Amino acid sequence: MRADARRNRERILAAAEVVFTEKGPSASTEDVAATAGVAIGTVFRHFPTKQALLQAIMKDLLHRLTGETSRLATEGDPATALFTFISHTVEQAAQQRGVVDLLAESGVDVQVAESVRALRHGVDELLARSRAAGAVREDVGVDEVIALLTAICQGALRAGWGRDLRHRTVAIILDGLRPPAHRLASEQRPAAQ
Amino acid sequence: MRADARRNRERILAAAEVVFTEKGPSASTEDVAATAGVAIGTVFRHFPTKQALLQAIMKDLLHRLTGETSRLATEGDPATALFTFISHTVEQAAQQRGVVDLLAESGVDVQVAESVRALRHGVDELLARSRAAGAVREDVGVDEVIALLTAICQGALRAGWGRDLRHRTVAIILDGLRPPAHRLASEQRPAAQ
Amino acid sequence: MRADARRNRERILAAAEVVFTEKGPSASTEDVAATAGVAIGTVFRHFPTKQALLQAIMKDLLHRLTGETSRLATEGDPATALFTFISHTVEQAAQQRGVVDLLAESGVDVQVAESVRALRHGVDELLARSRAAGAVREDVGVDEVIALLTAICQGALRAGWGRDLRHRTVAIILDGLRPPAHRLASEQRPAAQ
Amino acid sequence: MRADARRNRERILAAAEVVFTEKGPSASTEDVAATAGVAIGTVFRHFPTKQALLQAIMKDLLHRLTGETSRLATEGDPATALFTFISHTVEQAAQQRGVVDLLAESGVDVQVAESVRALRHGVDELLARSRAAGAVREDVGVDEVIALLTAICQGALRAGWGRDLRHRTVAIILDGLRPPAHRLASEQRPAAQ
DNA sequence: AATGAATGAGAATTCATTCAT
DNA sequence: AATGAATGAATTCTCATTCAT
Repeated sequence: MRADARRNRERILAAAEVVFTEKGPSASTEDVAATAGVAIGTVFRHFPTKQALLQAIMKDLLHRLTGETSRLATEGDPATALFTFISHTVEQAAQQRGVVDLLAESGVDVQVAESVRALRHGVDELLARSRAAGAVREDVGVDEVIALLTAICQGALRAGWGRDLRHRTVAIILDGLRPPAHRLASEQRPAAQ
Repeated sequence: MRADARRNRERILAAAEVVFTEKGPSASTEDVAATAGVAIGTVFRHFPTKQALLQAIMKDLLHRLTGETSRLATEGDPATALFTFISHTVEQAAQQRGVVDLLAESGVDVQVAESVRALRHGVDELLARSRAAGAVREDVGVDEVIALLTAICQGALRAGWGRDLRHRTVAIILDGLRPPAHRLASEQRPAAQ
Repeated sequence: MRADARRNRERILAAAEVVFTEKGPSASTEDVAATAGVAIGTVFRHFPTKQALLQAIMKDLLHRLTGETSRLATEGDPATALFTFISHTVEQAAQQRGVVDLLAESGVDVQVAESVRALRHGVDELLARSRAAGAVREDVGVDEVIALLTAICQGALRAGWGRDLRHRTVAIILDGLRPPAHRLASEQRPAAQ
Repeated sequence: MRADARRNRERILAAAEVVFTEKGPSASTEDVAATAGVAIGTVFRHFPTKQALLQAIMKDLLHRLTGETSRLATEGDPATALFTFISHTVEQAAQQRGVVDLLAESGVDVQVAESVRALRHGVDELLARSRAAGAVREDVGVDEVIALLTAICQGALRAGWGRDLRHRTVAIILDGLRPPAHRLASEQRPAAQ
């Protein structure tokens, strides 16, 4: 691929994230093209279908998240790595409405399945370490963690939760994951508004 | 309003719930009309805009939920009423894809604000009672509860969580709401699959 | 169907015949709409697909032709009915470029198959009578007749044969269909230009 | 022109014949390029327009046919040369859908006029010889012959006539060209299926 | 009030053609 | 000369909404 082509591909992906974040997944491809400063044909040359474009964004996102799980797994404190990951992700999501929309919306077909698997694997590792460190209940599985994470990200975005609400909501969930002995006392929780 | 007009209004609302539940919020108004067995013009006579139709469904849903909070507030065990409400709602949501989609999708503008307020009030009451009974932490507010409820409903629908995953996810949240002394031991939680 | 709807349907069909006749089957649906004096949506309401529109025209044409076979079978001279039919059809075709284009072009699928069968039946009847009258060779079948007819119509249209050429070409074919005893002498044939 | 340029020109022409034969004249130029194994720009460097490419193919075809007329004129039996030519051409056409499509489709404008003239000349020669040998009626002209040939080729292709139907159809036409004394008896004609 | 036909502004996608590399 | 990326007009089809019957 030529240099200019790759550059355009990046610009389109970036534009798509912005546009879909602002207007939801039903924003038009035309809009993405305009934002990227390219002609509509260029978008379709790089992503032959709107679906393909959406999936590309998803893959990107999933890849970035998976990257963070690896980083935390090696560098972070095992006891808190999972909690950090969840908190970070929710915060980031707050800036990425459309992307997460897609995560749910569009048929998460074979194309992205692999990326999803990769992320699941990364989260599972964090979970295992936290469990080993006694920071997470024994009876909690990856599926619940990912389910909660997804749900909270969606909620944060769609309903446009503010920072405070986000923090308090996440706090409740993190506490729900902890074994009784590790639960936070009231004064350690984010204060209600 | 004539009797047959009122009857049509009901049929349209019912049809809309079915159609949007099955096909998501981008299902066409024509589809709703066909399901309701009326002509497209009739739908627009009752609901001047697709948005208006969506909002009407939301109001309906919110109204029903608010009704359940009242019922539980008077009849239920104060200690468990809130938890019952959350569990029930999530289960119901699993059968109502489109409706909850809308809850998020369409800007929850002025039109439904009042219904939302009513629900919030109902939930607040349940929360107060649960708190008074010592079943919920002191530092948990209505906003978090509603936020979590919404997020979980969305997640359950969009991602199509199965019954088990739903239960385990809800269990984590409920535990996060409990004061340390009331937390459930592992064996009281739904078992992982 | 309402009166105005039926009127529009007719106008669209008529416009489509004109447009496709002039510009070939790749003329745009938009063009048909403009010629018919309706909005594009109206065309698609009546014919949900471009294919459907093309097929509707074909059916119309086939139906008209079948009608002529019936008329000739009852009213015409058995000895010449088939020849009259062929000559007439070719002449008409000369005014109907696009229509015949379609006859070939677009997948003659199930939709039109029945109409084709009807025409085949009508032609078969004419052929049987001519054969019985000794005006057509015993070894000629319907398939050849229809094949020749189609081919000549196409040729006449596409290549824009003039009247004379059309007549002389048809004359050769008709002679090919005759038993030796009935062949026309030179002076009975259309003169070369 | 460079050697590799000439080689590319040939490859493009060959690819175009294949592609248009398989997918009809509306096949994309990209498709031709891909089949030829060159970039799209190269196609347009050699043929500045899709039309130009189509015309080039036509010229090629016409040239080959003209070649066959010459061969038959010198080598063949004068009495049957024309008939052989017609039969051969129809058979070949059956393998060349797209090409003949084009023959009709694209306005046979000035560009190819010369090639057409050449073919006409060749056919005329065959016709003259057959006439001289008494194998073709005196009142048949080149135009009719070419008209019939074109029509049958088109028909054979578009409608996808099978071998049998092709033969019987051609037989009728050839008989129509013969003077009465030379007509074939039933048993000499291809049998109906 | 109900009907359902008409409208027309998009939306996704294709493709001939141009042009920078 | 070749490459292949970019362009953008055109095309088919959808759907919310209006309006004549």
